[in-house]
Amino acid sequence: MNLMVTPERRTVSRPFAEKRRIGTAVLELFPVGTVLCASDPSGCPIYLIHEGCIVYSRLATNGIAQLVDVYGPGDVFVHPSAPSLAEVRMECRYEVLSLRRHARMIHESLVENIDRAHRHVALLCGKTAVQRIATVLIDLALQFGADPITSATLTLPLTRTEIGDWLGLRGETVSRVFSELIRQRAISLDTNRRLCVKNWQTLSCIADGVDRCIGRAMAI
Amino acid sequence: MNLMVTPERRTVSRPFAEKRRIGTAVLELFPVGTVLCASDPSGCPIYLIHEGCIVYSRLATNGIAQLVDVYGPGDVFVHPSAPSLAEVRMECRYEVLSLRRHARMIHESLVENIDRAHRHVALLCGKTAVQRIATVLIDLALQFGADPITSATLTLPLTRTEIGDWLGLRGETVSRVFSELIRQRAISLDTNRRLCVKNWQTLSCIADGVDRCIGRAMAI
DNA sequence: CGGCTTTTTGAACGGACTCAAGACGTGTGG
DNA sequence: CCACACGTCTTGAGTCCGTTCAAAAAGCCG
Repeated sequence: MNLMVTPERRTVSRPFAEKRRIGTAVLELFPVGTVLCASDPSGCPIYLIHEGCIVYSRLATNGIAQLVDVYGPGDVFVHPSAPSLAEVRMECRYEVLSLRRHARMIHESLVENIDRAHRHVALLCGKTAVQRIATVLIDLALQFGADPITSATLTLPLTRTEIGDWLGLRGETVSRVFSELIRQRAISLDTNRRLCVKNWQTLSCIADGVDRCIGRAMAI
Repeated sequence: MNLMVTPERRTVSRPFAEKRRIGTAVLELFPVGTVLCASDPSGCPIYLIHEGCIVYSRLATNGIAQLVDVYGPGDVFVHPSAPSLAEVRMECRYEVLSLRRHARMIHESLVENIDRAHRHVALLCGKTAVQRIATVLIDLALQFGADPITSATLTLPLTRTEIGDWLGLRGETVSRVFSELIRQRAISLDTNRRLCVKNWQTLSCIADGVDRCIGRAMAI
């Protein structure tokens, strides 16, 4: 469920930060594998993510990492000063927001982030393993789907164990549920990391806990 | 696990809001039982709680309420526009913060609230029933303890079922764990709602998942 | 290919749930 | 003051979902 943090995982901090200018905003780039550490305690940096994926884990006092959120395009990620770990899983194009100039937008984003965390709490409190996984697969597909229209296929930014960690499950359970979802033709796996949503309605019904999905299953 | 919302529970909105002026800040008062509804969508009100207790529940699309957080003295509570329910459980003296004038403080509070939610996610993902309950009892005692120094005794603002809802457990389980904690002399119950922490160390060890607490148990 | 991690699948176990009955507390009316 | 009703709380017995442990298969990269 939880992963011990090996020493070398927490060393790097912004190895490369290639800058480029697009429009008026200054966009910077984090390559895959970058690990952001909580730096100076006073000013928590605020990133508006344009592209890519950041996986955020909290570090408990006992040194155990708990994966708590996955940020994608459009999300605002505030790296708190609390002991934590933010890993770039997909090449990440971002913009650093200034608290003064973007006050209103940052505020609204933070309120949204709180609600997002509360939705996740509700997920953990009220749903079974199958429902949890179906739910996050829908979310991930909408966030990271290759085709912006269908959102059908996506590259999972997490291993099975990490998905389990995020959802309060074990990797084995995630694997079992994936197999079950494939059996029900809700999804399919291209490779282990390439996932394709085959039937949104089925997946959605499973996510909502509807046992018997009304209406016929769509062919392919 | 979840409670259906009966129609009459969501009607009232700020029945009385007695104002009084203390220092420079305008303090208002919510009596016990007040139910705050998400009002106008644009401006989510921001409350700095000086005294009392607000229990915040999210409403899922299926009409099921999920208790997600308990706010107490010193907390900043932003009532989002998302469908939700905020109930005043202990007479609540509060201050409405202006986004302009308290920008910096509000920002820091929101970041803290996100971390608080993430800690709760970690709790749900990584702890057993006993650990979860021991953890929140410590938190509640520190937040709502009658004596600000010892924090030993407190009035629980939640029923067993609600604590269970908050922690992803059933009321029966909460009750069983309470009995077990009493058996271990970690806590005691004066009445069903009046709880007393008898041994902080024991409770803390249980919360952290330490099986065998080092050191002798303190007498009473 | 060889060594590594990740993933899959199975079988047995256990913690929390479910259902049910009874005890306790509290408020109400006689 | 007691009797009663009602909601909350406690406790028990059986069940089930997700875990644990283990082994093998599949990917991945030098």
